[in-house]
Amino acid sequence: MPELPEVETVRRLLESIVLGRTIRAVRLSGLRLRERVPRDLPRRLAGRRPLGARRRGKYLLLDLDGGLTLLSHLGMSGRWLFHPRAPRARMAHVHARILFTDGSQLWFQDPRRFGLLRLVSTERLAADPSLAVLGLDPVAEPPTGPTLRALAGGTRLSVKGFLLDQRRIAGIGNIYASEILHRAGLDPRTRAGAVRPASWAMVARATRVVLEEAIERCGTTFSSYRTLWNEPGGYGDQLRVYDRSGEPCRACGTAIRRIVQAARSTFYCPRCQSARPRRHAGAPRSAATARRGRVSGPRARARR
DNA sequence: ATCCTATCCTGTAGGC
DNA sequence: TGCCTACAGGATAGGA
Repeated sequence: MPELPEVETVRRLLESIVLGRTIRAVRLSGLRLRERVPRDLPRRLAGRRPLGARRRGKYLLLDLDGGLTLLSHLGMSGRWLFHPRAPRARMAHVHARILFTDGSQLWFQDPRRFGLLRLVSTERLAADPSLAVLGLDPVAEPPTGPTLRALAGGTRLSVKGFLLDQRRIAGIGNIYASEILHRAGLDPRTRAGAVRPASWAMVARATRVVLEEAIERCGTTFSSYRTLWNEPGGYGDQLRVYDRSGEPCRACGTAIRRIVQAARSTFYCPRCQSARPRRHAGAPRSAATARRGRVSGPRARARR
């Protein structure tokens, strides 16, 4: 679930929380995540002080003194949750609890267990197999049209598939891919290798704007994402197409359509994102079309 | 080489 | 109400 803006939000909060604290102990659930959580994690983390938190694509890097980095990925449903004091109530699906010497705790919770916790030598971080394959980070290096065009090369991949390919651009997921393409006025089914330079410039601009605005609003809470403080993100009511199947396009009023690409939902406006984009005045945005601050899952999904 | 499908998991919405 | 099915923000091994 969490894409770059959500992970970046977590990174900032994580860094502000961990600096100045010392790890006293770590407790593990013993359950397997995307891969097995190293059993010696408690022994290797005890006594260490976090030095900072970095992000690479959707991966979080918590640097610790002594040359170790705790690599984590939130998968679809992972969360880092901070508790200033030890909570009394039990919480399901907590796989790791980092206990600090001041009594506060940092929990990794992940119901679907697609997340990842891995301990890596900070020195050899670049060689980590998960990080080594990642492409350009669109926040660290905001892309330009020519950059994207070069990354696409002559691929037959759809432009939606291109945006989702972490080896080319790292951090964009299913929500923001649809949002970016709507902003760029580009049909998600267009072959990336055939996108014109002028359209690449639009995609590059849309990528920068959408990610920047989403980070500003602490990400999108679709169903389960929460910040470190267990608060939902605020970008949900800015979404133009994602999960809005059948609802009017905020720009032209045409019903938003849902299609399936590579077994994943894509949402787009058939008018604003047609092969030959038309100019339109833009329908006024009524209160009825303004998105409610919904935080539940998708409903009324269009079948086939 | 490139691209697509199935798979790992649990929670939940929606149909009946 | 409850049971059942389909789908959910991701990554990736393996097959075509």
